[in-house]
Amino acid sequence: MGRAPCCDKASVKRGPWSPEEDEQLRTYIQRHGIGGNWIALPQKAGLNRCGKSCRLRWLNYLRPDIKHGGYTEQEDYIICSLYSSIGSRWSIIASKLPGRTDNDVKNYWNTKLKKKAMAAAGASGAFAAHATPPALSPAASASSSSSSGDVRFAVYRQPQAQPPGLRHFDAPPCKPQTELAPVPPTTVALDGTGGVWASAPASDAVGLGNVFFPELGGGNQLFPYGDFFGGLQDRALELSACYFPNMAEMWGAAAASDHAHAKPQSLCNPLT
DNA sequence: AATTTTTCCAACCGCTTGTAG
DNA sequence: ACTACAAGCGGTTGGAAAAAT
Repeated sequence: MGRAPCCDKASVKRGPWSPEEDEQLRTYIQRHGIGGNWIALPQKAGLNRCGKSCRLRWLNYLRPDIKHGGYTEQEDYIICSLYSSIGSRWSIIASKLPGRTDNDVKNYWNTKLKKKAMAAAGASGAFAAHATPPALSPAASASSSSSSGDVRFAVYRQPQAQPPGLRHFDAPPCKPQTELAPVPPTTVALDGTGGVWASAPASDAVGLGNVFFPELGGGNQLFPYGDFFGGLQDRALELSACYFPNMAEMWGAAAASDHAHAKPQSLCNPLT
């Protein structure tokens, strides 16, 4: 027996939302808030929709602070970097990008950014190194195509043994994340050969390091792309453990496991 | 201009996680 | 400790729009 559905699918409306429904939901939430119960909300708001559907519509589309499209190179880089570190944990990645939702980031990655990254890899091999830090994870990739014709594939990273010296990491309280500044006129070095990720003067640029790894340099220091997976790799792992506290334990568990190549639960994106 | 193919993204599905009783 | 329920999350899908033929 499966679990009971959250609502009677036969009696609620499904599919695309009409402008009237959007307005109804927006107005209700602005007046009364969510009220801590999405299941009860549609009835209160006079909507013939599943609560889950209302929640999704609000979170992914109607919220006032949502940004749609127009991804900057800076955001591209953040998505690529985090994807390479933590895989398809879209909610975490989206949480580092103000105004972006997990669904939006996921769609953007699957439809555009992945191709862009792979194209860069084709030209220089850079993304392969980027997506799969060499000393961390030998990579294999697979591809498939959907019924609608999209090429949909995932990179699967096999974890290696936990790096020496990283037995356990008690994460210090994470510092508040720096709000992304307006996009500087930057170019991104995707050649993976030690270039910096932003070419604008340091005084104008917001380095990735400032957003995610302020400990590396602080101030306006630009993020050293090459060093990320080179000399600073161990440090990056520790920092990952700070920003993603379960990571060190997950790697540790994988290393300790009899299944040396087992996928740490909830870490890597699945192939399916 | 008509048809086919590809791209994009909103929405759905179902599993996992958190929590109240 | 256990159960039930709601929310959160990530993978997948359907179909509209755009591009190619």
